[in-house]
Amino acid sequence: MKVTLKTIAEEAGLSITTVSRALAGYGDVNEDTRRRIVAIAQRLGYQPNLAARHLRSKQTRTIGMVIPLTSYFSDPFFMELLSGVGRQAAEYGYDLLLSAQQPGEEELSAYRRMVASSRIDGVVLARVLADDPRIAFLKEARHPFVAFGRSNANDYPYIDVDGATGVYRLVEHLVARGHRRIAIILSPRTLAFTTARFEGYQRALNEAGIALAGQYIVESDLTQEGGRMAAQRLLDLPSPPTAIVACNDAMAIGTMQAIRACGRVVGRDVAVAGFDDIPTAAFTDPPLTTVRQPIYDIGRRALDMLVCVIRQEPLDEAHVLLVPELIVRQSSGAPPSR
Amino acid sequence: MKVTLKTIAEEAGLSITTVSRALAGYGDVNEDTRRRIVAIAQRLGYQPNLAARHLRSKQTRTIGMVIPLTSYFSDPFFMELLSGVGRQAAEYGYDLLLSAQQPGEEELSAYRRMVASSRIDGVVLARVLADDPRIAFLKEARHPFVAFGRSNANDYPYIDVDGATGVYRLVEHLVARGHRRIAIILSPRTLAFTTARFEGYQRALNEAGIALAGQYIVESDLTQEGGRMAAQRLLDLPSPPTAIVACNDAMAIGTMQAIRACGRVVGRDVAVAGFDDIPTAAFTDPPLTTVRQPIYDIGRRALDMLVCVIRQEPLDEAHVLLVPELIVRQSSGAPPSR
DNA sequence: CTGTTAGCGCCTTCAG
DNA sequence: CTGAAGGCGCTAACAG
Repeated sequence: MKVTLKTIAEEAGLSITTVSRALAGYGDVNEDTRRRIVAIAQRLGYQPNLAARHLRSKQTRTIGMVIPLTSYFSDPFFMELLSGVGRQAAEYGYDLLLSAQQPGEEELSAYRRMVASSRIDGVVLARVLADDPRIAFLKEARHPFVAFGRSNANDYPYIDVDGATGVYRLVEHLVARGHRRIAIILSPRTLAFTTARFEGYQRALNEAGIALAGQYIVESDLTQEGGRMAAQRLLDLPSPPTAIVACNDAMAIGTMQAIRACGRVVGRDVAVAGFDDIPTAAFTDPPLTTVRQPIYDIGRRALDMLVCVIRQEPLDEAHVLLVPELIVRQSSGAPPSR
Repeated sequence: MKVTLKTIAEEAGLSITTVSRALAGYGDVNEDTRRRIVAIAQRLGYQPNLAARHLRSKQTRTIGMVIPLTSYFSDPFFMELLSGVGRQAAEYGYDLLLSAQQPGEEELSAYRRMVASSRIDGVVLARVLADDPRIAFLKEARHPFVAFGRSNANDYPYIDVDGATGVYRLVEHLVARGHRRIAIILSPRTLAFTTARFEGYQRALNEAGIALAGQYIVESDLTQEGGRMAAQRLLDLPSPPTAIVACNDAMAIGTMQAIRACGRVVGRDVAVAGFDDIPTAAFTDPPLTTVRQPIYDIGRRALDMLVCVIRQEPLDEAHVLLVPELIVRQSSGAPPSR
């Protein structure tokens, strides 16, 4: 049988209320009765029924995250973010409720369900779209949330990495090594950060006096395989690039595959750079030059912020912008062949 | 304001009961009223309050997992398992409740809380100990669970990988390449799978007519750094091993670091092999020979089993044992130097 | 210091 | 076919 307050109350010959208050540590309970109640609770292994508590208190001490099903598995990015959020949530005594969903309509309705059904106190969301219905919904519902990423309408608490500066430094680095034909594999335009990263690319080329060439600008889907195919197209050009910047590490790894597949050597014949610095990046062959996003820490800080929002405490900074770090490894190693 | 059954009932001029039944799809509601109620619910964006529902129905459609905090971040193993479980949970309409906890007492009490507080319908647990208090607790509480791994008392539903055979094949492979001085870096003895993997090691050496040497058997903590230190000790021996088998990939990667650090070449001077085949394993330099555990699929299947247990349906197989696959890459590449 | 009362939102008898 | 009543387990006034 389940042990409830009632069980304890009967055992102690007291009312449910008193037991509740004693266990909650209220001051207005006789110290002796309190001790007695606690002892019984302990002995019976009492655990409060959280469903009941949530129903009453409208609080769940649970944070929700929706994971898009497609990128779920193959996406170290999400996993790392999740780790950071989960780690910090534990710190505050919060649990994490995960719902894996197909992106799109289902995903949005997962948010709707989570929020309206009082299962969570707040939401962390990632991979912000330029025009994001999830954010629109959460704002409208006035439900606490923090996003990893800015969108067009960014009047909400977020933490983001300055992707423009990140890619700028990356391209600058490649230019310094003598590259002039520098291609970029963009992420989908719908994602908010794509614009920023592209901007960094443009600015760096501009300052180096290199004209933007449409043929060197391609778009893919953030997967390794997508990166491989995009790179293939670039390498098949009559005048192929000597350096390829991918908007994330997974696509950069795919790019390396493509380069090897056509018999060229990464870092010697074609330089490659990524973005994220996922764990694997340090172990690729050759190790990948990239821009480090401290995803794990971002997860932790996002949760810090979210807890403030939930408690309706003022945030010291509602908009955090981190400057990413350039990590130079061997994939951008040698100057271009010519 | 929150939309509840009451809101809809007032709007429709009906009782809460009828609304509830209409929305639940009971047959005993006039088709017209039903339609009208559904329309109102839709218009108002009604979402049932799950806390209330759980309180009533004693069901949560939620699966719980406790993640040990230490190995959380650095552990691709858990992340992959999580992905598989989450993926399949979505299939059944279940959500995932994660609680990150310090291993030990706190971890156990997290299980206690989850179970007794009616927050979840079932539990998936991993990294089974030889003598596992969590399993003892779940069995005693008669709470649905499925484990990834067998323990000493294995009268519970589990799915496991035949680690003995896995390591056996690994060592057999090394022997075939001419190695005789083969060391093993074990995982902690408290973990159930350590015994099995060690057994595979013993059997393979035995069949090859190689005597077991205590100096070649060391133990570490499944982390990369731990692997590095353990390998260091092995390499400092007067007669160091020509091949090192680590009980997981993380330690194998640490081993490669140690080998490089003392100026030797992995795969040429010293062969290295791991266990798991984490995503990074294919990208290490050189790529890591290992034993593939289909962790993602295991997560999915564990969830399939768990759903059966929850529904009190009979399991076709309460004990699943998968035979892992040997993945030969370059880290075990060349025959020993001598 | 303790007990009574009320209700969170939902579902399920049991009567009409 | 519909409604009234009761209760899941907990907490928060409000009295004594």
